[in-house]
Amino acid sequence: MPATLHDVARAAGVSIKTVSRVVNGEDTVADATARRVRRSIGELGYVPNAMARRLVQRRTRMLGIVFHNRSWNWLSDLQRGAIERGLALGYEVLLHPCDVDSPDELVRILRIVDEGRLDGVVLTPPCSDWALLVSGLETRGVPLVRMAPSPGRMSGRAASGATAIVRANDHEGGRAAARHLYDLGHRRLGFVAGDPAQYSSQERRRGFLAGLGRGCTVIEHEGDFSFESGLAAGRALLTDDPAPTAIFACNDDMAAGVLAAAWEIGRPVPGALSIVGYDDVPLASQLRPTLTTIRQPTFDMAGRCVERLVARLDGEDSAGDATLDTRLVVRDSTAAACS
Amino acid sequence: MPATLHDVARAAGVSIKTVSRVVNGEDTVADATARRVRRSIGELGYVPNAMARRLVQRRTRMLGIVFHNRSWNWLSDLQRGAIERGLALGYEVLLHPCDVDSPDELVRILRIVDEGRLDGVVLTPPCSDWALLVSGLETRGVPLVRMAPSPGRMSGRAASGATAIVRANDHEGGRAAARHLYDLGHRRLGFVAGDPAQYSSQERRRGFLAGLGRGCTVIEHEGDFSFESGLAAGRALLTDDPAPTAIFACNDDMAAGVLAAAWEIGRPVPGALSIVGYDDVPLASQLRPTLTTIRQPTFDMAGRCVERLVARLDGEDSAGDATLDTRLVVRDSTAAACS
DNA sequence: TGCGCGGATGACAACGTTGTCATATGCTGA
DNA sequence: TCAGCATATGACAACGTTGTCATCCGCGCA
Repeated sequence: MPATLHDVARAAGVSIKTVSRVVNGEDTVADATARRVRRSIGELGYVPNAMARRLVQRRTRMLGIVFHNRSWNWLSDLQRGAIERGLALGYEVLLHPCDVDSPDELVRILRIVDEGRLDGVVLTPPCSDWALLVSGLETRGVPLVRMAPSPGRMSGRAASGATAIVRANDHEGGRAAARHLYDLGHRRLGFVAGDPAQYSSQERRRGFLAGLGRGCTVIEHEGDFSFESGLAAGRALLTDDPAPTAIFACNDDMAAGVLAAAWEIGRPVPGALSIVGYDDVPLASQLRPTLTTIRQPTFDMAGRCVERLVARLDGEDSAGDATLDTRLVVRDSTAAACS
Repeated sequence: MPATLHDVARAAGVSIKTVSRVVNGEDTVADATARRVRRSIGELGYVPNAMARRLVQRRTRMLGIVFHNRSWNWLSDLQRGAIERGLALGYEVLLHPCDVDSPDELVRILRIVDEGRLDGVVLTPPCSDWALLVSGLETRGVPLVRMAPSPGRMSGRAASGATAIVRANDHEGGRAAARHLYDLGHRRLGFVAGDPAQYSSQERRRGFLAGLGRGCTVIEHEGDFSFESGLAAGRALLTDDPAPTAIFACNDDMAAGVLAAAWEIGRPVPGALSIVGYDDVPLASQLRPTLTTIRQPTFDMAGRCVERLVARLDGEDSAGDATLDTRLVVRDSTAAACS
């Protein structure tokens, strides 16, 4: 059996409270006593029991991060960012996959919270827009950070201080993609949409359309952020006649799908087709040609979510929006249009 | 404040113990009483406090999974498998990234265990071969499952029942890759090794070499499972003269690197170069040409690890090895050698 | 009538911490 | 010499469960 405060106290000839003080670095303990206690701690190999601490402190030092996504590449960046930042701040990050379509899922997540297993929750898109979940959590007063949610009635509550929001500048990202392609001389453009349930998709689209200059034709195609949807969209767009000379896909996975579609019909990229993706996941620089894309600081965003959650837990107020910048990264999949 | 057993007990006019019994489904409670208690539970919205339970039961219902990997694609399958299986079995799975090179890391992980935060641990390669970590955990008596570790002196301890092992048949996988290429007529072959610290790498290599028939030349190149190392290996192998007509890389990330290298010098795949990868991560079917690869049931293996860990926690004995099968998946990156 | 027995229930102590308050000790200054 | 105060320490009750044991009740049976 592991040693407890009592064991150390007995060995050092003091009360458990004094040991507790030493362990927690309180400075009201006499030097000589503290030394004695520390020696006993060392000899017994005492380590405080986390569960007992959590029970009495009502803090679990655990954060939940809820996700549901078809782009595993993006998710992997996201997870790393959250886990590493959490670790650095002394928190454990619990990944909770969440099937938005399952009716039990809501109950399951809320139960975890009700059982007091989590100090706070990060909601990633599309879960950040799941009204029932958001309101359920807000009702319970759980500290919450939502990643890239829709604006609208829910942000009203956010203003009440219950929820913080972290997002990237999707509009600007879409715009940058459009500018880049327009500047290269492309006028007939394909657009592959992301999951329509996610606000980011809409913003990227709006930004893209707004960023184009005069004289452009845009052929839009649906998508859901998965590689497969990108592949399907690519196949459809490229058999159009005349086909677009450039395609912007709302994430890199779908851009990879478009690239695959181009490969299948032997259309050279970027010779006859330029492709722009979004996110700059590792995949983007591993494909050939390497993918021009809009870099979204996914890793940092996830870290920021965790950071803000922890700040709130520590009592520092940090409500409101934080918006991170996106950046165009030009690689080999885009070139001047040869008309 | 959330309701506690006391609140429910008061409302139902019984003792807390009786409520506890109802909550835990013990059958020694009279029907009428149980009904009354359940009604109160419903009215008060009582949910048992997880931390209090964990403290008294000395079970946290949390599992740790320790990883350190350069192949994020593979890791993503692994994580999903572990998390989903854990969830299904009523356990939370905590992902713990682990920098094998950092001296503090050992202390950090052992401390988490010493604090009683985890019921058991899954070690994935290369951490499953980290002797200090393994022995540290075994000393503490933590239920342990190691994924694809080296055999050797440590498996002696495993036989003692402290550790279970889950692996895939890497030798057979390497052999299958070799057979496939040999049967297609390839005689000059490139081999890109995985992280030399991982036993799987060695087994795949041995299997590969063993699977080749007579008259083959093999040019070996180092690698570490990362895309970048595969790219470097591909560039090196393809500038050899004469260059190999086929290359087997020890995972899909590196195979993607080789594919990229071939693309860079305009060597058609599979026309002038066949490529075989390993793992069958999603990426393999997203590249163009799609990647012939050895399918390793990563998702299932992770699930199996969690399953065995839980079995042990539940008192069912489940020591010893479990080996899952691999399978050749033929796609578009391999073709007959044209000599 | 009284005894034993099984089913239903409750009192109380654990689990290993931290928070609150009381107390002992020693020192300062009138 | 002693009040007054700061410093160091400890006793004890929380936190919200579960485990152990005792108790109570009604019933069948001698």
